[in-house]
Amino acid sequence: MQDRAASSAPLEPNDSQVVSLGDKVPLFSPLYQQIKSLLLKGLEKGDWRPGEMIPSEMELAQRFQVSQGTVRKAIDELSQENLLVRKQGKGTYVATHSEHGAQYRFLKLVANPEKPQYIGPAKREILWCKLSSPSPSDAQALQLKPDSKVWHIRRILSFASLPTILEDLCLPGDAFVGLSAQELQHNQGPTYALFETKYGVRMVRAQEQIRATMPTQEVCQLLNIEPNIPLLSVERTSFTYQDVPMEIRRALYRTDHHHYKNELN
Amino acid sequence: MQDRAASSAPLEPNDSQVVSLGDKVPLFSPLYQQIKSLLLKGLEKGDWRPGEMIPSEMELAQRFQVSQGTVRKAIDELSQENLLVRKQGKGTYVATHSEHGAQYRFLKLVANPEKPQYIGPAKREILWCKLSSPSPSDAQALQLKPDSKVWHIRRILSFASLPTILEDLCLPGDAFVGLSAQELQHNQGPTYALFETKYGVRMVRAQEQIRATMPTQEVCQLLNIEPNIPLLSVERTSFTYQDVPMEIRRALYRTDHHHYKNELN
DNA sequence: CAGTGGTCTAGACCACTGG
DNA sequence: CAGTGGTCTAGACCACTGC
Repeated sequence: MQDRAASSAPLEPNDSQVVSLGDKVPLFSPLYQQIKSLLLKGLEKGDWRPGEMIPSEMELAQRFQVSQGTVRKAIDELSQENLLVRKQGKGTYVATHSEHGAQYRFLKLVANPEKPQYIGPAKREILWCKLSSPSPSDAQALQLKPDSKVWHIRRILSFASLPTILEDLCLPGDAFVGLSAQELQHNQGPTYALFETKYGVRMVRAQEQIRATMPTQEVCQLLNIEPNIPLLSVERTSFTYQDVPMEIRRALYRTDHHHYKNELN
Repeated sequence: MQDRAASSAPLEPNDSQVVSLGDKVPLFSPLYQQIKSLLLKGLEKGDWRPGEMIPSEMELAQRFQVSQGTVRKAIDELSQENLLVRKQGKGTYVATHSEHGAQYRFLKLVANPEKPQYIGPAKREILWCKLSSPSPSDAQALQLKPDSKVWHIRRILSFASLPTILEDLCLPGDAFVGLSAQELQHNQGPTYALFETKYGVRMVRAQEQIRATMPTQEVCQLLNIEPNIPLLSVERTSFTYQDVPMEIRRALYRTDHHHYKNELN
């Protein structure tokens, strides 16, 4: 909090010897950014768990000795980044993949307009779930230490009984001890919600690389398709707080009855 | 501005008979939203053209008889929607597809990491540019009146001498009178920038539907590819102000040397 | 009703830009 | 230097939620 918290004389005209007394703080960022960092740290530490309410703006303002507006701006940014959710008259809550009305936040595949069928809770079939050594590229992408193990999970998602997505997840073993096919199978709602509640891992943002590919023979069998229909290859890297990568997900999407929908701003 | 502008007694405690005196205004939206609408109207009317500076926050505050903070919040939202761009110490400018450092805002195709080659100013080859009747679906998507004509433009974009994108644009003829292949060919920078400067059409947001497809014979010839490599089909609808659709763009992307990159939040 | 987020103000000062 | 956007405050009131 820099000079602010230190020199508890809030309104003197020239108390701004900002330079000399900052020791460890990033040496000059706006107050609301510092508040934001503090809140972020709290979220990361788990001071408030997903779905819970954080303290009111007023309380935070008092706690940090700043005005409501400053806290507000910090919260504004965090809620814009989908880390917090404001609910007027109620409070500000830690965002979660659970709510969203079973909305799959990172899944951009939707049914074609011709046949409107909502994509809702898909049927999931776990093909395998095993702990083994990562490929070099996965190890690098997940920033793993040497000899770390990862979970390899393969599953098929069906919409309206049509096998539509084949995906391979790769998760750092350290962060998901005790994962199992049963758990994944029986979990209702988004898999990312399970990660939150059971393993305390919150995916905050993700990045996808999309290409068109042809299915291998194996893929044809798994998705029950002809070898001549092209698929969308979607490689996703998901990140937790601090931009730490926590999942690699390589998926193949059928796009004859669905499409990947993207909004550009 | 509702009761505000009307009852020029800003600080009386209970001057809030909001109901009875509003006549045409949306009957109760926050002040900053109203300001935002006014600014939007100005942008739409062309009070300030793309790249130009809009009046300072202070001036707008005076003009609308509100405080700086209120104008600020309106501008905040507009700049977050990429309609305005703030430049500290200079002013607030109308966003444009021209600047962005030749950034192609709506083009998400980037080179694969293996071979880092920036995608910059692509080579463009216009195959045709003709005015004709729209397909029913295009006519509907563009909300055209019956018997309207549209421009059909086909072109190939090459990156590093590799024909990579084949795209068909469909533009309402009324809004682009005098368009020609030469103009498109010779235009440097983003095509959307040309639309702004020459035709006063600002694309504000867009929506894409992505699928995997196989090339037709014709496409193989045009892109100089084998018939067995799958392509990304990207159908884009672009919108101007007021969510009016102004372009349909159906493109096929090669994804063997590039990929579609998407950020999820 | 009390408590929460949401809006708005008036005024101060800071940081950056350019002449 | 003057002018711009950026930060911050203290305090007011509104709108919504739930008891």
